[in-house]
Amino acid sequence: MAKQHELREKGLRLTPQRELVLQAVRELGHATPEEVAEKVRSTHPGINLSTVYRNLETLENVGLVLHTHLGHGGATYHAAEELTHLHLVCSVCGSIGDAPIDTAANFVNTLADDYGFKTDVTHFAIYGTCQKCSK
Amino acid sequence: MAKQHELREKGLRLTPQRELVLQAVRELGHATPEEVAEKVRSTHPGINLSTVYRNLETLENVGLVLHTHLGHGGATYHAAEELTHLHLVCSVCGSIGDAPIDTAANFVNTLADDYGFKTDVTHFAIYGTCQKCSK
DNA sequence: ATTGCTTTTGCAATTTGTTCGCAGGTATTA
DNA sequence: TAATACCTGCGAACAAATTGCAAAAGCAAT
Repeated sequence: MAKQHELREKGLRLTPQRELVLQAVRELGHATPEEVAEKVRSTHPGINLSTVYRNLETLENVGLVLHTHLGHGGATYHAAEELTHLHLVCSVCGSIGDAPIDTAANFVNTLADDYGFKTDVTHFAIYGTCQKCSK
Repeated sequence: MAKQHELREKGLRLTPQRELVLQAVRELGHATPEEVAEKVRSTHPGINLSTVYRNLETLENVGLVLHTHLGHGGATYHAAEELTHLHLVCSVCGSIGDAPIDTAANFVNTLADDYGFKTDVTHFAIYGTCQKCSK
């Protein structure tokens, strides 16, 4: 059996737009739909914003990308395999820092043990003030 | 010296709309701007949605109310004195549970010690699956 | 009370972010 | 290569939040 493309393995059609959206998400790290569209358009100007939205949704449904809320407004998208860190969003300068997911391990365990709540710790931002801004 | 109204103490003018917005936030616990407007309109139909938005912003600037992000879309507002708990938002049923703020104390300390990041733990929701939905 | 200055409000229009309907185009399977 | 889903582009529709402006109202000093 021939090697399947990752999109086809998930039961999706292999369209240029879809591959470009996935590639853009992977290259950008964190990105809003708007940013993804802009990235894709830098090489393929014709792509429509709705197509980006639809593909992000589709790719999320099959588990290749995920979204996170970093505060106001829109979600930001990540490649699923890269979402291995917390987001430390600074309320002053808006910077987005990273911390290993293990930093929250005890917190997550406590919520599970005490409240039966299974925390998806990557889905929300950690809000606060970064080192630079708290001086 | 006569007792000042709490709004005047903050240097704000005392308008009926402003008092009503603050009162609504206090009575509702968590509320979106839309919900605040609805509450206020139940007794004072004329109030405009922009007025609610502007007053929420003003009241937040002087520290009487705060907002929290519970996921998609809009912020939800709280009276400043009531924001003493974490919000456990269930991704399945949408319910909003509470947990004492101390639950996150170790987590917050770790972020401060290791990253110099001062976490505002009430500003973001804790996303996951509640006990009921994870069965 | 009245005056005058400043803030606040209501309203309508605008901006921004996201979704939808539909007609034409394209990937896939047989 | 023909049939048939599925996908895309496009514009319209939507929703949420913001803004400009003129009228109204709060406040301090007369």
